Amino acid sequence: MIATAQLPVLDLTDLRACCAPLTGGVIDSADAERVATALKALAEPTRIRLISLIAAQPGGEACVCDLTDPVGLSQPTVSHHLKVLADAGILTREQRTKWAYYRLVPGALAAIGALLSNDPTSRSD
Amino acid sequence: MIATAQLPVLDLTDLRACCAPLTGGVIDSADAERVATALKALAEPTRIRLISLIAAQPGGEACVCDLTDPVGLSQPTVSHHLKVLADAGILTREQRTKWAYYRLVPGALAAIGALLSNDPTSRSD
DNA sequence: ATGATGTATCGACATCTGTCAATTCACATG
DNA sequence: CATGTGAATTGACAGATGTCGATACATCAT
Repeated sequence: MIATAQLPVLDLTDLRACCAPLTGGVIDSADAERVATALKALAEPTRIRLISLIAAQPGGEACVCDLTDPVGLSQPTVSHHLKVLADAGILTREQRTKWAYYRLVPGALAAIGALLSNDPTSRSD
Repeated sequence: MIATAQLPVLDLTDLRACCAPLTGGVIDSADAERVATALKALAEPTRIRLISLIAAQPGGEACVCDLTDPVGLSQPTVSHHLKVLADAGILTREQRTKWAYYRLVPGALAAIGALLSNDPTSRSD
């Protein structure tokens, strides 16, 4: 089968190296693109809910079947959002028997958050 | 003239109260929408560059004319992006004589970053 | 094998979004 | 008042995105 552009899963820690904090200097177009790509993965209400639902799950993991009802969307749509988050390096996917279990990548959210924290303009308060 | 939905500028500090960290509990649809709205404003490469350009400016402020050349886009497009960032509560706009000066809202980026930091999964390293 | 169940992919569609040219608005100055 | 300059708005358009139904794939049970 032709490879369907299997994204190699982004390493979000790279973003800290290049761009944290955003206000630390002028960011070139290529880095801005990478930062925006990471943020785009998060900038969707359903995906925000999915992240919080997975984190709240006992064991910190959830299968697709655990998530469709809470978010109130179809199974294909939920699978799509989970794929977006996994491709962005925010979630991992692990197939166990019939179920696909998703969990947060440790430190991934913090790496994105580090771009926005350590903000010089926040030292004034 | 009918009010053109003049957004009252979001207060990003509210997000800390409701949703930081994202992984602290299940987030309801309304809050997820607000979080996503804030992140959407940032999730665009040109806007990332505009933020870093403004922050790098001496005095921490810039007019539209300072920004069009560095980002290489038309004046209307730059104005559009600045409006998106201002409506999201990330930038302020101040008209002085003929020029409109934009600057970062102190702590705004940090407030968004706080949603993603303090992430329990990042304590393991 | 056959069937059942969980998940991913595909195709289609409506909506959203980034961009620009053209225009309008705001302000200052001759 | 007329003119020039900086910025915002409008209208249009191409491309991206969220959603679903239908379908294909994967794994288990019978």
